[in-house]
This record gives sequence, C-alpha cells and structure tokens, in this order.
Amino acid sequence: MTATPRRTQAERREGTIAAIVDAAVAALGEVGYARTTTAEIARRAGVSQGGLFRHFESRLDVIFAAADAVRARQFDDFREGLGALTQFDVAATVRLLRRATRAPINAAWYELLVAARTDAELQARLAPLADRYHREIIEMGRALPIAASMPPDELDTLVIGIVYMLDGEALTASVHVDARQEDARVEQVVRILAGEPAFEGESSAPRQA
Amino acid sequence: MTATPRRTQAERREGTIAAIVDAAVAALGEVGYARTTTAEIARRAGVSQGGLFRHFESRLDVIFAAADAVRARQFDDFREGLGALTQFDVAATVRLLRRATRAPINAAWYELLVAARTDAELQARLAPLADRYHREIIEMGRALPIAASMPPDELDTLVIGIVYMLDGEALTASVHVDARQEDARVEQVVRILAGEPAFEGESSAPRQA
DNA sequence: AGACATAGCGAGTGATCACTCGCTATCTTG
DNA sequence: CAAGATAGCGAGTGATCACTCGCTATGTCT
Repeated sequence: MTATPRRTQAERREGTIAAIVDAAVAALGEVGYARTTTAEIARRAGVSQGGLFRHFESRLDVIFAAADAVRARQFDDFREGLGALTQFDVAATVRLLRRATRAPINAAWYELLVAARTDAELQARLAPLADRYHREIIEMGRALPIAASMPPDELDTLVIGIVYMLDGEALTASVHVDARQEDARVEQVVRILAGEPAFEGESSAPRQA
Repeated sequence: MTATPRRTQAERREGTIAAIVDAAVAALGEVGYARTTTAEIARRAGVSQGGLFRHFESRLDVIFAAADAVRARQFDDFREGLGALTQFDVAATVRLLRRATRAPINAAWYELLVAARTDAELQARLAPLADRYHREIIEMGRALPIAASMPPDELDTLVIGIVYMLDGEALTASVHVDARQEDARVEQVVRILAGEPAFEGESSAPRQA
C-alpha cells in the first residue's frame, strides 16, 4: 500500500523539520502564540509529539526557527512584489508594504513580538532577529529609487516610521478597520515622500524662518 | 486583632470588583494575556478564586472590564498631561502621545488587541471598545489648536497615522529600541504637522503642478 | 547480510488551566 | 434580635500543557 519512496536520513530529517517549521508559522498566524502548542504543531506537521522533540529540544526552539522563517519569507515576498512593478511608484510601494504587514505570515511576527515582551527567554532569542529585520528594512528602503532625493538618515527614519504605522494599522485591524482612512493614509504618505506638505492647506501661510 | 471597618455590602462589592479589575490590568501589562489567569488575578487582588467568580461570570468578563478601564484611564492620563503644558507645543504633544503608547497600562491594550485576533469571543467584546477608542482619539485631535490650520479629515488621518506609528514603535520596543531614530521621528512629525516637507531636501526641486 | 545509528511513535507524567460547590462570614431587613 | 441574602473561601474536577521514555521502523556502513 504505502509506497516507500526511499529517502536518505538527511532528506527525511530536512523534510520533517521543514514541515514542523511551516506548521508552527501557520499555527502562530491562525491560533496565536499561546495556542501554538507542541501538540498543535505536531498535528499540523503530520508528526507525532515525540517525533517533534527528536528534532527540537524545546517548544521555544521550534518557535525560534519559525520566527526566522517568517523574517526571511517576508523579504522574499516583498522583493517579489517590488519586482513585479513595471516601474517604480511610491503609492504602489506603500501598498505593497501594507500587503506585507497584513499578510497572515506577518501576524505570526506580531504574536512573537507581543509574547516576547513578557517572556524573557523568547525576548533574548528574538532580539537579534528583530535587529536584523530592522537593518534589512532600512537597506531595502535605501535601495529604492526615491533614496536619491533625500538624505539617507531622513529616509531611514521615514521608512521605519511608515512601517511602524502600517504595523499599528495591522494590529488594530482585528477589531477596527476604516478603509477610507487607509486610502487617505497612502496618499498622505506619498505626498510626504514627494517632499510636499502632508495636506492641502486651505490657508497655508508658511511661518517660521 | 482584625478591626472590621464595617462596610456596607455595596461598598464591599465595589471595592472587591475594583481590586479585581486593577489586578487584571496590572497582570495583562506585566505577564501578558495568556498568563493573566483567574488564579493570577485573584492573587493580585487579594481575593480567593471563588470570590472572583462571585462577581464575574467568566475570565472573559474580567478581561473585558479591564479593557474598558484601560481605555478610560489612557484618556484621563493623556488629558492630564496636555493640561500640564503651559502652552500648546506640537513636539511636546507628540511626546505625550509616545509616553501614552509606552505606558505599562497601554501594553495591556496591545495584549488584548493581539489576543482578539485569534479569539472570536474576545474580538466581539473588544470591537465596540476599539471603535470608541478610535473615535475619542479623533475628537482629542480635533480639540487641539492645530486643528484650525488644516482640513478636519486630513487631520484625523494624520492623528490616527501618528498614533499607529507610535503603536508600532511601542510594540517593537521589547526587542528593538533606537533612541536616535525616535527623536528624529518626533522632529519629522512636527515638520509634517507644520505643513512643511518632512525632510530638509538638499536639492529640493518641486515638481508636479 | 548483520550491526549500528537515526527517525518516528504514542502512552505516560506532574503542573496548571477555568470553573464549581459546599461551606462560613458578614451585612440587611423586619 | 432572628431570618434571609450576599460576600468570600478553598479544596476539588476534567482538560490540556511541555516534555519523557521505551519502543519500532528505516536508513547507513562494512
């Protein structure tokens, strides 16, 4: 019945580990950190609980591997989206960023951020990953064509600020969405990045030397 | 030994309920949603587990009461901070907002937001509170002196955008802080709210009619 | 082929979860 | 002051947690 495909030990190992990590990422996104139990992960991965602990010493080790997978995948996905644009467009780029922050996989990242706040061990493991994430976002921003039109550190601050803003929007999205404001927000960001005032003032009397 | 202060039933009830709600808020902030158990809340409130269930039908009811307490207290604190300013100052106001998002009590709100994403019951209870929170933030923004210098809906979008940005910053703070960027971010926000470009462009050639 | 190593299994284990229940302590009402 | 109501207690209860352990299944090495 069961045709055994004859895989090497390394292949079996690798495949099982990948299944467990994928399962953990999906579970974090779908049921949250607290309910991402070893039983839940094993069930989703099609592995027994004992089998899971053959490859990971603890639940935290699985979680950590999942966190790094999320970080890596988010960049792959975003760069893929950027590459699909026929030409650079600030509004489209901001919408890509929003799509990234709203992606199910990114919800897993938020779960980890929040859990890390009150879990010292997780915090210690996650901090280096978060630093790297932060660095990669900045690098990504500097690689954008718009980088030529403003000082690098001002761009860095703007890019991170925009990402933070979309993070806040994504977090609140589970209990409150305002589609009209979301569109308006993209337009404001576009104006800011274009070096224009953020709003169309009716009586814009510029003061301050 | 124990001098009984002879309180009425209503006073006893009220006092116990307040202690439980306070304990829940503190627990959410200090140990997170998952570890804010009925035992933890009862211990902090100085009440037995059974005593807790005398006043609340379920853990979720306690959590809900805590959520509303957080929302109310955040506005009281913020308005108090605003009142303490000798005169209106955009930078100081943004820093007050940051202080609010970084306050321990606000961490409780983030815990609830994230938990609500994967908990349908909590989501249903929290959504009306979140709507109200959102509305009150907008009203607060419109009451600021700066409201006179730009169209109301543009201001709304900016204010919520800034709050979201500070939310994202606060969330990431447990694993990554960048004090220099945080200062720069306030300055950028001030420039944006003043109707100036967000950055000091070196070769600012304004295009677009 | 036979000896050995690694992969995978699933029934435990003690701790902790939300919540219940029978009880006592305190207040209210006539 | 007596009877009834409300407040508060803490030892259960079944479910679920991360993790262990003795076992079998499969791949590797000579």
